[in-house]
Amino acid sequence: MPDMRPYSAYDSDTCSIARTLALIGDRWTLLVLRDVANGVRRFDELAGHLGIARNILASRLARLTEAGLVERAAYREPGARERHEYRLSEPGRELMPVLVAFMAWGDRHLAGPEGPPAVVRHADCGGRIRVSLTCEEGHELGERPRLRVEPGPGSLVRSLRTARAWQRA
Amino acid sequence: MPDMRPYSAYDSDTCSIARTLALIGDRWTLLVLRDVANGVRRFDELAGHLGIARNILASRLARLTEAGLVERAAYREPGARERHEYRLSEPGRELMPVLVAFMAWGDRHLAGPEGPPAVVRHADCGGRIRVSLTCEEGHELGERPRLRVEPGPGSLVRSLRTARAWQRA
DNA sequence: ACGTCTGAGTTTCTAAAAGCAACCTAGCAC
DNA sequence: GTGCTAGGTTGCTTTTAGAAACTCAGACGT
Repeated sequence: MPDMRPYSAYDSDTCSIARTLALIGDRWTLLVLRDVANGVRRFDELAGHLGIARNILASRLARLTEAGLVERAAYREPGARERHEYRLSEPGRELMPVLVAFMAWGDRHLAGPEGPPAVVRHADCGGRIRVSLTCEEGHELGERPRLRVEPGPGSLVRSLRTARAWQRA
Repeated sequence: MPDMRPYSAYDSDTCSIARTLALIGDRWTLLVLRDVANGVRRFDELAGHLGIARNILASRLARLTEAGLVERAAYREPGARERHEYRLSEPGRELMPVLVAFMAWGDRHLAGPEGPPAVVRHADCGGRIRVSLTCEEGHELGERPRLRVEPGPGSLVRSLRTARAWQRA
């Protein structure tokens, strides 16, 4: 288990968001993951590209490695000593929808008049990628999804007040 | 424009993630949005439910309101004075895919053996909600999406080195 | 053998945010 | 007026981030 910060919300996590944020919800971690996903794999390259302090980068990479989101792989360029690079592991790659959802929202609401700074395409066909919510009945939910959140099997909801607040959603 | 913190990555934002994170990428904001989305609408209720310090909650709500993610609406209960509550605005509701993607990842990788603490359903049909990446050619991308990120119209990519790193993705 | 270079971090110290608790305030009930 | 309550502020302490200097190990030229 990685070094979780003491989110009080984590203890009574009513959905899995607080515990996910405890792992990747700080100023830099998602940006590090984005860069690693995009092939920026080496320490100095990450530090230079992101403008992150080196100690912070080191600690973020350590946390991500420990949590299994990122793998530290040895490699050796000819005539150089052995070095390490960082790559997304399987759980890390599964964060792609999160990154793409962030990007899509930012493109829509924060991009300047020039348009989005980057576009994501399907590597196989070149088509632009969209994030969508679908329900298991096959309905595609649009921009204004009507959602209902209810306690699941691992629910920690205890107080009536909280439960009522949740139901009022 | 909201009070953006000085992410150096924001200045050279290669996709829209850094600027989105500058707005909602701190310890609490997404949790606040989650609770507001779930019908926890009042200051004290939010403070109690999240365990967030009141000054931090106040500043996060101010930022979200200013950025237009959340609306502050007056209401009055009989025999009480006018009060305010917070609701998601349209841009705020469009963050749902982000929240659901976070949740899905956490359910998969961080939930205990009891299962996920909450499930999201389609309010209309009751079906469980999933986040998926689709490309405009209609391909549904699975768990291991093969993505390519390329500079868009608003790209700020300047240095060859960075551009190369992006292409190597 | 010696000094230097380079990538990948540590260490140390300073600045900025977050956390906590106590305090303030407006409007209503009494 | 006094008290109560939702909704914050203020002031002080602890945590976290940042900048820059330092370390370390192996390659390399001389």
